[in-house]
Amino acid sequence: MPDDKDRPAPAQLPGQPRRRPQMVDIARLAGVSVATVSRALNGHPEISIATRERIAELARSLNYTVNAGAKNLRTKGNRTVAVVVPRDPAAPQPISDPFLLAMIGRLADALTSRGYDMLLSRTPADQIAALHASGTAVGIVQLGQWHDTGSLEAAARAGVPLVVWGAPLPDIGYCCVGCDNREGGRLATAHLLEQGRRHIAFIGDLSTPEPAERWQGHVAALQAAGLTPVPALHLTETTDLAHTRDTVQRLLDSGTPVDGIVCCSDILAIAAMAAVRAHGLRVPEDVAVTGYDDISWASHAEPPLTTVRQPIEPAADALVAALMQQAAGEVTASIVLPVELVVRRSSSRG
Amino acid sequence: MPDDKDRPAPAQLPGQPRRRPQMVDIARLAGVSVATVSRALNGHPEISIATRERIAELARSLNYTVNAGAKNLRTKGNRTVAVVVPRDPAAPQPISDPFLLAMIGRLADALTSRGYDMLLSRTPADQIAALHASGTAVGIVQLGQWHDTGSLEAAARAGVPLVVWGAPLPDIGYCCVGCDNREGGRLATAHLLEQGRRHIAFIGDLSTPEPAERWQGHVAALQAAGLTPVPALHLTETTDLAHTRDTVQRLLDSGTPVDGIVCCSDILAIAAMAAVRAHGLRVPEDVAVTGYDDISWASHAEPPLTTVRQPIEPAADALVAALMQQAAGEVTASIVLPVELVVRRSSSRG
DNA sequence: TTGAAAGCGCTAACAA
DNA sequence: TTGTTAGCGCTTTCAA
Repeated sequence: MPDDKDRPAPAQLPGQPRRRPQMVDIARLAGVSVATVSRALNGHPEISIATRERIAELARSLNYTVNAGAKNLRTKGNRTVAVVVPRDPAAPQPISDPFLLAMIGRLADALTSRGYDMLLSRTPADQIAALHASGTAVGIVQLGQWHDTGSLEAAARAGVPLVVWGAPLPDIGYCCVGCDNREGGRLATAHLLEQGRRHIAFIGDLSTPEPAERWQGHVAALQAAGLTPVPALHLTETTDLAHTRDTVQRLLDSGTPVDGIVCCSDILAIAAMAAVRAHGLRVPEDVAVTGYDDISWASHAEPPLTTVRQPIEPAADALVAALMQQAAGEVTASIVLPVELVVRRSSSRG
Repeated sequence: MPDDKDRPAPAQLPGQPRRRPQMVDIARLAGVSVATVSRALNGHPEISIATRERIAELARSLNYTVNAGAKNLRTKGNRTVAVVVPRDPAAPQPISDPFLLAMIGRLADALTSRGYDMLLSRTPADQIAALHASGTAVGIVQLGQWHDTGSLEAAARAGVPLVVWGAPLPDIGYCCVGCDNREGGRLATAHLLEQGRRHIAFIGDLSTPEPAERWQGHVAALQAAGLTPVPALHLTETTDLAHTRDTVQRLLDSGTPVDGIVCCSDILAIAAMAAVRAHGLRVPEDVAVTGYDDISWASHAEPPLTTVRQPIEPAADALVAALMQQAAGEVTASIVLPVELVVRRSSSRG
C-alpha cells in the first residue's frame, strides 16, 4: 500500500487544516461521476441544465475550485508568466528603481487583463530557462539586460518564450522591447544646448546598454553643436542617491565649469539637483538638469523636472503582446518605442 | 504551392516547439528507471555517487528541470505565495502608489530568500480564497484592506492562510500587519504644534481604515493642545496628485487660515507643497508640511520632507513570517509595528 | 446524457 | 542500490 489513504483522518486537529474539497467529493454529493462534474464545471454543452446547476451550486457551497496544478498537468495548459528582475547573488539589492516598480505594476495589469497570472521572480538570468522548463511559466518577461546577455541568448535559442525590456542591441539573439535611447540622449542634450548651455555633464553607467546608447546620443548632439565631450563631465558612479549626490558635489567642487546635467534617470536627477542646491547654485538658472523616464512625481518635483518620457503603458502592453505571440509559436522582432522630451522648469530659464 | 505539404518538416518548425524533456527521457538515456532518476535528482542518499552524477549531467545537457506542477500534485507541495493588490473591476486603477510598489519589491525579496515564488495578483478581495482553494498559492498576502473586510474575514474563517497589510481593526477576524497609525498621526500633528502651528489641515480619506486611525491621532494631538479640528481643514479628496493639488489650492484660496498640513502619504505631501508654492507661499515658513511613509525620495524632495516612516523591510518580513506560520497551521496574532517621525526641512523653520 | 478507464509527469512505499 | 507499482486530481476518449 504505497499511499496512506486508509489512515483514519482526525476530525479537525488544529494545525491540520481540513482537507480541501475535490472533484470526487462533489461527484459523490451530486450522485454522479467525476467526469460529469468535470464537464459541468467546464461548461460542456452535453450536460443537462439541471445537473449542471446542481453541481455548480454544490461547488459554490463547498468553496470548491478546480485544482489548477492537476488541470494543467492533464491539459498541458499554463496561464502564468514570469516577470524577472534578476538579483545578483553576489550583491543582492532590493528592487527599488521606481520606474521598474511602476513597470511591474503595469505588467500586472496587462497580464491580468489577458487572463494570465504574473509571477514576480528574482531568478538570476542564467536560471530563467528553468522557469519555463519546469512548467512554472509559459514565458518570461525580463526587466533589464544587466550584464548577462549571454544567458538571455541561450534561453531564447533553447526555445523559451522570452521578451526583454531593454535596448535592442545589434545582432542580439532575443526579442527586446525598449525605447529609442540614442534619441533620448540626443533630445535631452540638444535641448540644453538650445538653452545656451555649453558645459553639460552626463550621469550614467555605460556598462549597461541603455545608458551607453543615451551617451551616444549625447555625444552626437554635442558634436552637432561643434562641441566634444569632456571626460571630467562624465559621471558613472551611480550606485545610489546619496552616492550620486556626492559625486556631483565633487564635480562642482572641482571647479570644472558645469551649466547643465543630463541624467539617465529621474532619481539621479533629483540627487543631482539636491547637490547643485547644496553647492549654493540654482536650478535651472545656474545649472539646468534633465532626467529620464518621467516617473509620476517628476512633474511635482521642485523645480518640476524636464525629462525624457518612456511610455510605460505602451511598453508593458508591447512586452506582453510579443510574449503572447512567442508563446503561440511565432517569432517576434524587437520593438523600439519612441521617446518624448517633456520640458519643465528644471531646464528652462523662462 | 503543390509540394509544400509533403516537404519533410524542418528540424525546428516555428510553432511546433520541441517537446520538453521529461524524466522518462533521462531514464532511458541513463539506462535506469524513472524512480532512480527521481531519487538521484532529489539527492536521496541511497543512490550511488556515480549514477547520481551521470544523471545530473544528463539532465543538465538536456536542459531538463523537474516539472513543478506534477511534483506538487504528487507531493501536495506548493512553494507559491500570492501577493494581492485588489483591483476594483468597476474602477480599475493601475498600481501606482510608490509605497505599495516598494513593498511589493521587498516582499519579492523576502519570499525569494525563503525559497518561495511570488505571484502578483489583482484578484478582487472576494475571490482571493480561490487562489488557495485551487492550489495556486499556499497563502495570501493582501496589501490594503480597502473596503472589503468582509471577504477577508470570510477567507480567513475558511482556513485560507492570509495576512493583510493594514491597520488591525478591533475584533477583526484575520491577521493584520500594520503600523501604529494613531501614533503616526499624533506624532506629525504634535510636531507641527511644537513648531507653533495652530491651523493644521489634514489630508486623507477616512473611508479607509489607516487614514481614519491617523485622523484620530491628529485629533488627539490637537485636543492635547487645547484645540479642536476645523472641518474646513479636513480634505478627503485624494484620488490623484493633480486632484489633491487643486483641493489644497481651493483651501488656500478660500482664505481659511492654514499654517500646517498633515498628509497621509508622501505623494500627497508633494502635491500639497506644489499647491502651496503655486499660491505664492513658502514651505515651511508659511505652511509646514508632513508626509507619511518615508519613501525613498522624501529626503531628496525640495524642501526635504518631514514624514512618518513606516519601516518597510521589517513590515515585509513580518508579513511573510506570519504567513509561513499560518501555512504551518499556527494561528497568528496581528502585529503593530512602531512608526518614527523623521524631521526634515519641510516642517521646521530652523 | 452519462460513466469507466486511461494517463498527464512525478514520488514513494514496498519488494528485490 | 535499484525497479515495480500505485496514485496525486484532473480531462477526455470511448462505450453504453
